[in-house]
Amino acid sequence: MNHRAGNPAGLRERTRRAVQAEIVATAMRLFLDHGFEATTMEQIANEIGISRRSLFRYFGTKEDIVLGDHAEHGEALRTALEARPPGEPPWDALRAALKALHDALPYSPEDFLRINTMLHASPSLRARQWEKRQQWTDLLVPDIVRRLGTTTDPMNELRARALAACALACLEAATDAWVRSGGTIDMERAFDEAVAAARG
Amino acid sequence: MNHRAGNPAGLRERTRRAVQAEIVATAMRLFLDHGFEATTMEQIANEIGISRRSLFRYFGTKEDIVLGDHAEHGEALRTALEARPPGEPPWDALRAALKALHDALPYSPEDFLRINTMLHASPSLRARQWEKRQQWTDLLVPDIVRRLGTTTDPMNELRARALAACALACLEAATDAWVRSGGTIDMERAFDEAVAAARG
DNA sequence: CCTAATCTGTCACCCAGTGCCAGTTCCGGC
DNA sequence: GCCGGAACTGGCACTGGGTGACAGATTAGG
Repeated sequence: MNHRAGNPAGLRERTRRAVQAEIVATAMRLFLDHGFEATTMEQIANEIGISRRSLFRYFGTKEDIVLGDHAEHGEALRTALEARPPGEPPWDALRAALKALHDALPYSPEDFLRINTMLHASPSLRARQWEKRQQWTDLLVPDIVRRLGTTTDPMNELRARALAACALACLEAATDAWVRSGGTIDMERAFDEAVAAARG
Repeated sequence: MNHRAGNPAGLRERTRRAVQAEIVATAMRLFLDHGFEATTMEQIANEIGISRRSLFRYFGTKEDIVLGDHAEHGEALRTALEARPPGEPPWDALRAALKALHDALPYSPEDFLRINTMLHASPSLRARQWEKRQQWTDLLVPDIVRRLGTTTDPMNELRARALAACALACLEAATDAWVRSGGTIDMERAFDEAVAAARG
């Protein structure tokens, strides 16, 4: 057991979290200063004072340093969606869940803008982000199917997937416009405009 | 000038096309047999009898061997969309353009299924495909903006982007369902179902 | 305090992708 | 037919992300 109070976990876990946080902070600084692709894993490792190999043990890929939270965000989104009233139409529930996720993000507006600007600039990073968001749809599909009606139509999964994919596409279109405007427009409004346009 | 008849171009161009076709054929065979990631560029080069370096001169990336046509398809899609009557609503025009593109594909249904099954199995390949399809939206946006109304609302680009992205998302959802069914369901119908679900 | 699990750095790999150089092949003009 | 420039080829060395294996240090827990 722990001898000192206030330590929620062992030394191992604590140092691991600390190193992890330092990696993210240092890497982000380098990414924002010199660009994502121009920054090598070796530079990051040297800057912190650990070996390249150890860096890869903390983050399996370079993209994970930026997108590491994305899997957790998917879980949070699923939870938020499932917390919505069962009778609520899919689009309304998705909108509310996405808003809840966005409000729960730990980033300041400035940091969020910087990160998304970087994402906007690096194609490989965007591709990976989309890859991770694809997994979000898998998480959301069951709940959306439930909202789609009681009939066990085999087409319902296709419908749910399309719905989730379109919601995410609208989110990205809105984020994109927000980044392009330098963070001046209202993202919530942009999302609603995107959805309205898509639904005709 | 050419001395022999029936040669639309010089020897250089002809051999280049021939080698290119052989690379695609050989690589596809290896990809389908052993998987995309498990097949190395060196194996492909050796199988054909050219150097690894030359292989990279024909296809800048491994993914391009599979997705090389994607840029041209984007152009074809843009042309098909612009060929639609100016007054036609965006969704109808997009649907017709996508159908025209799909009908114009040079693949047999079996080959098309195989390629998409491979795409379905390889995350990195899918990510790259999405990256290329993102460029499709850029191509389609001007025409969609035109269909959106005469008002020069600055939000119109956002709306057009969202519309294009949702159409592509529905296309992917439909393709996905089609692959999962082993090519048994009707893709056109699947696409319509996806769009109907997304539009509520 | 002692052992087993876990972390660390080092080294040696693999593979995709690129720049450079030298030799070869094709093309257009004379 | 020949000749010079342009394009293609293979070989080599190199960068950079990512992985497996090994030995030494550190921690957790009895």
